[in-house]
Amino acid sequence: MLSPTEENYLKVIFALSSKNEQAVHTNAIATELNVAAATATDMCKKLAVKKLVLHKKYKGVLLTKKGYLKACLVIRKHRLWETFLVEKLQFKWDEVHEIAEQLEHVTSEELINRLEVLLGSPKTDPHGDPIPDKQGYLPPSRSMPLATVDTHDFHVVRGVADQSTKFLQLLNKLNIGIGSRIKIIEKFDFD
Amino acid sequence: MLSPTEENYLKVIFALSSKNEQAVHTNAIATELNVAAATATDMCKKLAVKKLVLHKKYKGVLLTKKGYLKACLVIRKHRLWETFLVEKLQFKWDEVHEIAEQLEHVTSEELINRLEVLLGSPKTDPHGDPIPDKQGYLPPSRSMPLATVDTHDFHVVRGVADQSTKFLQLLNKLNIGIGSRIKIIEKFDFD
DNA sequence: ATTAAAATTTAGACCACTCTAAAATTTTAT
DNA sequence: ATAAAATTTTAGAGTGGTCTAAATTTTAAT
Repeated sequence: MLSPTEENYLKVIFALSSKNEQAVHTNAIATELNVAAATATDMCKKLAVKKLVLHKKYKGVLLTKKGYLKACLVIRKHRLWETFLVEKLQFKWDEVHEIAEQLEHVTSEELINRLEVLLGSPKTDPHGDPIPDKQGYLPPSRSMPLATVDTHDFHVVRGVADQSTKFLQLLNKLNIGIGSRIKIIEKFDFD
Repeated sequence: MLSPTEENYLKVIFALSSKNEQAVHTNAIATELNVAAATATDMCKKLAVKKLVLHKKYKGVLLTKKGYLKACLVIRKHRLWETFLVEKLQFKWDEVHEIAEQLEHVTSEELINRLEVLLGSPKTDPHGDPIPDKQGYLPPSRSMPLATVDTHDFHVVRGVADQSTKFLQLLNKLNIGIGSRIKIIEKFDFD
């Protein structure tokens, strides 16, 4: 059984490695989790003992198959709870992350499977991210980052990479949501 | 803010003191939580520092007003989640306790208040126990223990004191649920 | 290629929660 | 009323997760 802390590390390692395809540096993990670098190193060593990650000294960590599966199952729980909060409790998409961070650590497979049924087995969460199935299989998303897209083209918003509360609130104000059709008018360097 | 552990102690102290009206012995707490006696003593001292209980050495603890309120709010969360599990996810009443034990420690007032609305502001949980309101007010239950009741009389089952999974499953087999009308045929000493 | 800067790990410590064993206090029995 | 038994608390220690400071290794700059 994994502790909430261990689950959080796996989740962060998963997120960081899907961006880079490379080994994840312990420092990046530490930054993401707001802990000291030494803390992340310690935890990575522990995860390595449990065969959840491979840890090359000074080089970072990589999820094993086992670690990848565990991470996917946590993400499954997170995204189903987020969907519940928005669909059933009328939360806004920028309000659900923190609450789902807690709910995702409740350990009952039966609970999460029944929740999935209650929600009608949704394929994506409120931010457009795909929801892994019972087996932990995470379908690849068929979308491209906005920055790689041509100016003046039309596109459909499939998901939001930056899920900080502030950014989501900005999109709200601009009336941009999942499924919105948008046209790229001009590209700016950032923000 | 209270840790899950602290919340569990308050809940147990609440339950034990509502049975006895007396100070709760640290040993009783330890037994209930399956920890060593010394552990319970330690924790009671900590709760006393936080003004959640009064601790008289060798005599036990008593909830303060603050501690009582906190306990009620945890119980509110527990009972609303149990109701959710039964009403929305079709769990049986003997399957929900352990899961609710985890869900009750999720800290979001907004979440629990919206959950209450989703459930239609129920007055009691699936075991017939009253659900405290937002302010922590717990309505007194208007029922009497079965053991004090006369043989041959008719009564309505309002709640179940022994909520061990095994006992609830027995009641299921006998087709006894909340609201059932039962007639006392004969009283046995126990079990 | 050597050295300075940056990143990572080790070492030692702390807090919350837990334990066992020993000491203190209260209760019970005679 | 006093000794024996039971309960409770104190003392000392362990674990998980965290920290800071020092040591090590890698990367970048000249």
